[in-house]
Amino acid sequence: MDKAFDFRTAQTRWYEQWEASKIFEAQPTSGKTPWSIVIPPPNITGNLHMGHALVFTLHDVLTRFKRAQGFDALWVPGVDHAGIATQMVVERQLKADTGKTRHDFTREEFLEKLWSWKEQNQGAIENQLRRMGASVDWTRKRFTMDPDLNQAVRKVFVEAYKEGRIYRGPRMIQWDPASQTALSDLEVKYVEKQGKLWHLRYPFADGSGYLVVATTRPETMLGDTGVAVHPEDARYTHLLGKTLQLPLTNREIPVVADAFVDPKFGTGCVKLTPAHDPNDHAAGKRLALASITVIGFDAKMTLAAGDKYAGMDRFECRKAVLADLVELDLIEKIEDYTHQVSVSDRSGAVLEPLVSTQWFMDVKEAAAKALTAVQTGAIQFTPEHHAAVWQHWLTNIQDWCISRQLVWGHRIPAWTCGTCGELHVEMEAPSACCACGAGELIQDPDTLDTWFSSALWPFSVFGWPEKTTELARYYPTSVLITGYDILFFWVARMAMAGLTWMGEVPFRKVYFNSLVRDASGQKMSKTKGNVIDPLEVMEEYGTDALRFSLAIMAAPGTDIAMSTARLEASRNFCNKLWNASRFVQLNLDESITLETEPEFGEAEFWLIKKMREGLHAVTKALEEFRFHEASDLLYHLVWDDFCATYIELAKVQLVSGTPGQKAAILRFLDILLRALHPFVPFLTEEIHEQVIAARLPQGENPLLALRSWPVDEPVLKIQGGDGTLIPRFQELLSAFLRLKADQGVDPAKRVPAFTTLVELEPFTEALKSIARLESVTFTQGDLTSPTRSVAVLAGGTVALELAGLKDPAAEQAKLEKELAKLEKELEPLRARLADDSFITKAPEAAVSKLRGQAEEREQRLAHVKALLGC
RNA sequence: GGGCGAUUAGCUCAGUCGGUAGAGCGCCUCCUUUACACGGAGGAAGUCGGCGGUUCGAGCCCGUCAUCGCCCA
Repeated sequence: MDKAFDFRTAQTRWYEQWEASKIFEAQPTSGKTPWSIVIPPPNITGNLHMGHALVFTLHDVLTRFKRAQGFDALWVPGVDHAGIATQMVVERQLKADTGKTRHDFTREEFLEKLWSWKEQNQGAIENQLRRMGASVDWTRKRFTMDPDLNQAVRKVFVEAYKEGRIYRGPRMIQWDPASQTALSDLEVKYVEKQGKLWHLRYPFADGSGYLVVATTRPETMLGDTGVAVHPEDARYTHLLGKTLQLPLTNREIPVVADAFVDPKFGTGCVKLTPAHDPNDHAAGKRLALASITVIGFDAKMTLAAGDKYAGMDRFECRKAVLADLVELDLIEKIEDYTHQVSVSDRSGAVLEPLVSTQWFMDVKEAAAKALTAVQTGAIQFTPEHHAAVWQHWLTNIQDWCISRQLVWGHRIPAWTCGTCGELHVEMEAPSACCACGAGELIQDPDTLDTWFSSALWPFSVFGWPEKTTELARYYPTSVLITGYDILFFWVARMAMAGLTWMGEVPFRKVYFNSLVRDASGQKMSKTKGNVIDPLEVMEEYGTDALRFSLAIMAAPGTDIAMSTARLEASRNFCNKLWNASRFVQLNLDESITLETEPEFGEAEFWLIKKMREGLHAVTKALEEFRFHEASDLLYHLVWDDFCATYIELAKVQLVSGTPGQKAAILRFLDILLRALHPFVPFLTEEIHEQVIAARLPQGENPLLALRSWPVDEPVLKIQGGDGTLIPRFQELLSAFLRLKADQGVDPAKRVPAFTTLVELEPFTEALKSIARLESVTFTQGDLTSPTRSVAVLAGGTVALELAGLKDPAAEQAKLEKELAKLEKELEPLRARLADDSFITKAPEAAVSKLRGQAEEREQRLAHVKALLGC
C-alpha cells in the first residue's frame, strides 16, 4: 500500500467499477425484503451545492447500510424539469446568444430549444451524483417530464377535474410580471422593505371636508372603489353611506363598514382596491364593490387608470400620482414605514396581485388525510417538531393555483371548442367537440406548476398509473430525506397525492435534514462570498472526507456549520484508517486469510467487546437517523480503540506473532471496513481491495460494497478475558507517561519503572515499548525512594527511578496539585454523603456509586498525604 | 402579531433515563518511537444565557425574562 490514500484516482475508478458491476440495481425478484427511497430530484438547472451534498450523503449512507443489512435496497435517481428556473435560464441564454426572446419563436420552436438544453445539461448533475459516490440504480433514472410520468400527471388532472377537485375560474392570484406567470401562494416570498406610508385626503362628494386614508401603494388609488372603516369605530359611524370624490378620477366611491379594518392602523380608514389586493378583494366581494383593474399583466397601468396614467409602469405611475396629489394638496403626511413586499421566490420580481382566470385544485380533503397520517404515526417525522408546522399549514390550507403561463412543463390537458366554447378535459386530445361536433379544438396554452408532477414522484417513478410490479414492491417508500424548507411545497403535496391516488402514504418516515452553513454559522450565499463548493472540496479533501464531515455533523434539527477545519479532521480520519490498514497489511503474509482460525487474548476480548457494543450502537443510531452519533461512534472506535489502544498492544504479535494472532487483527479490520463503508465508500473499498479481497473465502464477491453489515458477525459474539485489565493497563501506561512529562524527562529516555499493580505484569513488553521504559518491576512493596518520582492511582502506586534526573521541586508541586485536586473533588462528595435526605431518598445505586467514588478518592488522598509527609 | 428552534470550553457543536459535562478544531509544553507529523504524549480552558420553581439531586423538567435565528400572517 502507498503511504497515503490517493483519493482522486480511487473516486473515479471505484464508481466506474460499481456501476459496471450493476451492484446498485434493484433486485425485484430476489426474495429479499424491499427497502426503497426516492431522490428529491435536483433541478435540471442545478449544480451540486452543499445542500445536495448533505442530502445525497445521508441517502447513500442509509442505502448502503440497508443493502449491507440484506435488504433489496433501491435508491431511485432522477431530475426535475423545474419550470420557471429552466425557462428563465434558457431565455437568458437565448437572449445572450441571439438577442431574441421566446416570443420570436413559436411555442414548438421554443420547446425544442428547451428540450435540447435539457439534453445537454441533465448529465451535469447526474455526474456530480456519481462523484458523491451515490449508490443509485441508474437503470431506474427518471425525469419529471418523461412520457410515463406525463401520463401520471394527465391522469391525476383529468380525474380530479371530473371529480370537481380541479376547476378553472377567475380569482385573485399572485402574478409575476417578470416571468409572466401566475404563482401559488407558496412561491411568494415576503421581504422587508423601507418604504413610505402616504396619508391621502379623499374629499367628500358634497364638499363637506375629507377623509384620510393611509397606503403604501398610492398608485392603486386609481382602482379604489370604496373606503372602509370598522363598523364600531365611533369616529366614523356617522360617515357611513356618504360618498367620496376619488381624486384624479371622476369616480365617486362610498364609505363602507367592514370588520377587517384595524381601527388602530393609520387613520382607521382603509382605501379598497379590490382588483389589486387580496384583503381588499375579499372585502370587495363581501361589500359588493366594483373591481377595477388598473394594473395589467405587464405591470403597466391600464386604460381604466385614466388616459394620463395608462401605459405607465406601476412604479412610474406612483411618482406621477403623488406629484399630482401634491399639486392638489391632497397629501396629509408622509411617514417612513417598513413593510413586507411580496416578491417571486424564483425571479425576485415584485408581485402584483391580480384577478386572473387560472386552474385551481381544491386540496381540503387530501390535506385532512395528510394531517391524519402524521397524527396517527403512519408518517413519522424526524425531528418530530415539524409535525406542528405540518398541522398548522394543512388546517389552514387554501386552494392551490396550479396553472402557469410557461412553455416548459406539463401542458394542461384541456381543450376549448373554437366554435361553441365547450371545455374538454381528457387524457388525449379529442378529435371533435362533444357539444357541437366542430373539429377545431384549442388546447389550453398553460402548463402545470412544477410541484404538481413532483407530488406524484414517489409513485410515478414506479410506472403509475400502470400497475407495475415495481410499484407494488417499492411503494410506499421506506423513508424520505429532504430539507425542511420544502415541507409544504413537496412533502405535504406528496403525502396528499399519495393518500389520494395510491390510498397509502408515500413514505413511512421523513427525515428533515438541516441547512449547511459556513464555519461561523452564516447562511451560504453567492453575494456574501462564503459558499463552500462541494466539487472543490472533493478535489481538495476527497469525497470521503466531505461525506464524513457532513454525516458527523448531521445532528437532527441542528444546522451544520461546515468548515475547512472539519474537513481536515475528516481527511485526517481517513488517513488514520488508511495507515492502520497499511500497518496491518505490511505485517500479514499471504497465508493469513479471513478463514485462518483466529486466536484471542486479553486485548482481543477487550476490542471485541468494544466493537460489539459500538456496532450495536451504530446500527441503532442509523435506524433512528442519528447520523452524527453513528459517525462519531465509528470515529472513536477506529481511532481510540482500534488504532491507539489495540494496534499498539498488538504490535508485538503483529511483528512476531502467530498466524492466529494475525488472523484476529485481519478480522477486526475487515469488520471496521464494512461498518465504515456506508460513510466513506471509496476509501474503504480501496483498502478492502488491497488488504482483504485476496483473503476472502473462495467464490466470495470481491467488492466491499456488496458485503454484509457486520453487527452480527460471529466473532463479535465471543466473550472472554478479564474485561477490566485493558482499562487498568491504559491507566498504568498513562501514569508512566505523565510521570515523565511532569518531571520534564525526555520521553525517549529509558528509565526503570515500578508498580504495585502486579496483575498487569503480562503487559510488561507493551509498557516498555510504548512508554519507552528500561524495565518494569511489579512488586507489592513500598515504591517510595528519594530518587524516584511517585504517583498514586486508583488501584495502586507507580514510580520511576530517576536517579540524577529527579526534580524535587517538581515532585513536590505535582503531589500538592494532586492533593488539591482530590480535596476539591471530595468536597461535594462528602457533603452529599453527609446529607440525610440524599441517603434516604436517592436510589441505593446512586448512593453506593457515590460512596465508591468517595472511598477511592479518600484512599488516594491518604496515600498522597503520606508521600508529602503530612 | 402568532408559532417553532437555539443560547454548553476561544470557535463550531454533541449531550439518551434527571446522578454532577464531552468531541472536533484552536491554544501551551514536549517528541522525526520502523502505520500515520494528515502523527504521538502531556497540559490549560466551562457560573451549561439571566431569574424563579419542582426534586435528595437540574445542562436536561416547569414558569418567566433576555438575545439570536427560522416559519407563518
